Amino acid sequence: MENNQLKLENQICFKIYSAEREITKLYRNLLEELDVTYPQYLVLLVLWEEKSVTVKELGQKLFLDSGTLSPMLKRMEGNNLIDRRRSLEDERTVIISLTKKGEDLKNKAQCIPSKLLENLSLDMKELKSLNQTLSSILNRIQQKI
Amino acid sequence: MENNQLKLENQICFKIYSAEREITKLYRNLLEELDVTYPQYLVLLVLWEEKSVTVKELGQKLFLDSGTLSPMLKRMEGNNLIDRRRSLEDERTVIISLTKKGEDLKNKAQCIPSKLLENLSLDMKELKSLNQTLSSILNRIQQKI
DNA sequence: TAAAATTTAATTGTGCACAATTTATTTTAT
DNA sequence: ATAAAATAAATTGTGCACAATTAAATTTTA
Repeated sequence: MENNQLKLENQICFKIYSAEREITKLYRNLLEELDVTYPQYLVLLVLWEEKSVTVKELGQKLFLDSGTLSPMLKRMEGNNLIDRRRSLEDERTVIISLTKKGEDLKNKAQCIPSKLLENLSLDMKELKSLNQTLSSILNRIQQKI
Repeated sequence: MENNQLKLENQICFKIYSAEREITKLYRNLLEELDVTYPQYLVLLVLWEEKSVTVKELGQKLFLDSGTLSPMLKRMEGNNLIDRRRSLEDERTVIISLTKKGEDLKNKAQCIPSKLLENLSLDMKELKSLNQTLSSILNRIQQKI
């Protein structure tokens, strides 16, 4: 009896795993000029929208915990991209905000989304269906956890 | 002027990045019983198909380099899942094969693919389109590199 | 055939990612 | 008011992931 279920080529999740890493490599090239990693770029995306957020809020938006965020934010602070300060109302929470340098990086980043989509060269139909499918996967999984 | 391109919610790649990690978490639960990580499970999938492969071949199949594979394979050897030996014909190459324990793990793994798909609860149509889109993304990216 | 180039793994160093624990603070329940 | 519970972030420890370098073996080429 064949064992197709356990064949690598039939693993849909292996494709997601591989695609994620290949796409991150594409980002790496584009982000080199900004001198940030892809996860750091995600933090910047949030801050370009929100001005300031707590570590907890960042974690909720990016699905990352403090074990990942704390050292990463420390590195970003070291690179002068963000400021970190304790909230005055609640000394437990840490508020993250952009420095001038982090703020200014937004201009350089404007071209990144379109350049990346160009590299992927998906047509509109594929893009839409991929978007929908991933969203529904994420919704389903997150409900279970 | 709005800046929709840089909004987090519009980042298709963020969804792939998030989905990859959420799916890996689902695997983590299923793989706990086998006492292997997801990347180690991928190595096992290859070996259950092939009996023995070189580190280079593994890297080509999984899109991983020796910097990732060498220490991981050493851990798997330490857990008695695989054997590593230098090829006699070409002393540069290292041949990876399953131990009895690694071989036997295949039985326990039989249920994993179906359990995982159940967790994702995608319908056939979604699964097919996701599969196609990811394959074409992977093809396109890999041609560029 | 000996030197140069190539190939294969391993190593080194950096940066996530996450489970589990710890520390400090705030909230709640007595 | 205070002890217990809950919350937020940091820390610790393990395991990828990858760029860059190194070391050893093989192949190519002059």
